[in-house]
Amino acid sequence: MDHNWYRAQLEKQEIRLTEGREIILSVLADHLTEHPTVEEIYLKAHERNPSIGMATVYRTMDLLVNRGLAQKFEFGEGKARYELVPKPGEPGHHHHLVCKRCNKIINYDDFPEAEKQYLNIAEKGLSERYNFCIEDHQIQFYGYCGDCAE
Amino acid sequence: MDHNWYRAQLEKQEIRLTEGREIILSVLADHLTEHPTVEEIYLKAHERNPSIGMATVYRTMDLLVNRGLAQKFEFGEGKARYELVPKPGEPGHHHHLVCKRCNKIINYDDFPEAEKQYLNIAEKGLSERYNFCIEDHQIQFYGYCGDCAE
DNA sequence: CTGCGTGCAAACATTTTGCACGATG
DNA sequence: CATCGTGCAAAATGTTTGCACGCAG
Repeated sequence: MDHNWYRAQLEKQEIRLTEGREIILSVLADHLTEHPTVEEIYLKAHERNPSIGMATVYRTMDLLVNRGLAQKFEFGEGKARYELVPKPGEPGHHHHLVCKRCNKIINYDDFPEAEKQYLNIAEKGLSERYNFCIEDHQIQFYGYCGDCAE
Repeated sequence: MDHNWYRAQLEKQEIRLTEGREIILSVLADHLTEHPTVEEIYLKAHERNPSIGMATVYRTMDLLVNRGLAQKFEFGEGKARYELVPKPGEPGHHHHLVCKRCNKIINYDDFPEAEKQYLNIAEKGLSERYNFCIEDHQIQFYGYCGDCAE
């Protein structure tokens, strides 16, 4: 997938567009729904340009998260996973099902209406009640996948 | 709060009730809604009995999570937080609001009906569709608290 | 008395950081 | 050309593990 929208966002925010950032963005865009770890991103990026180091991946992912272009997930494996946020108007929003045994992660976007209904109520209510400016959310279900069921 | 119900669950599962485990359980019970980190649990436990080591806290928390007595959370701070699961029939179920700047964590349990409605639909649908045995879930909203709002 | 749990310290894994150099706008 | 970004290696942080000892059942 092409990552021009994300590049444009960075330019708009006056962030330098270096080769490392471009490559990392395109790696993420090519694996939009695979919530890769830093190491996985690093390996792919390093393949495309071996001069890219691990620290750049960490720094770039922080940047993308802070600028609202990516989301950080920690599913309890002891390492973070990342995903680009969907471009506005594009589908792609989803949540996660996590197997406690094999750590398989399944994306789902079923029940969008029921979900939207709850999230709208909650976001509105919470921001008023707790004086909180909500930017995003995560929903995870934990359990055992078919292969691991007890 | 007293932690007899949790002790009873461990006994029922034939887990040895050692002093360390008792102390850790009671620390958790006394801080039921404060999602302490391992270090915080360790400090309180160590206060009550200085012979308790860090490793015991890690091992005990793993045990409690695996036996379904505690839940593990990772809110993106790079360290895990834990909470005892509410005793059946008791209130206490809640979700979290996380400030991206100061890491303040607010518990909420507003909108229980809307939430229950969505969760029921989702759990049923997901377990059928993905052949997944769901044990628990987490919902988090991320943003900026009143003090940190941009 | 037997096996499980524990403390301790070492090992491990992930993430962060300081610094000198290089690239971007 | 001034600033910001980068690679590298070292450090910091959080978590896991091996081992010998000791307690629970």
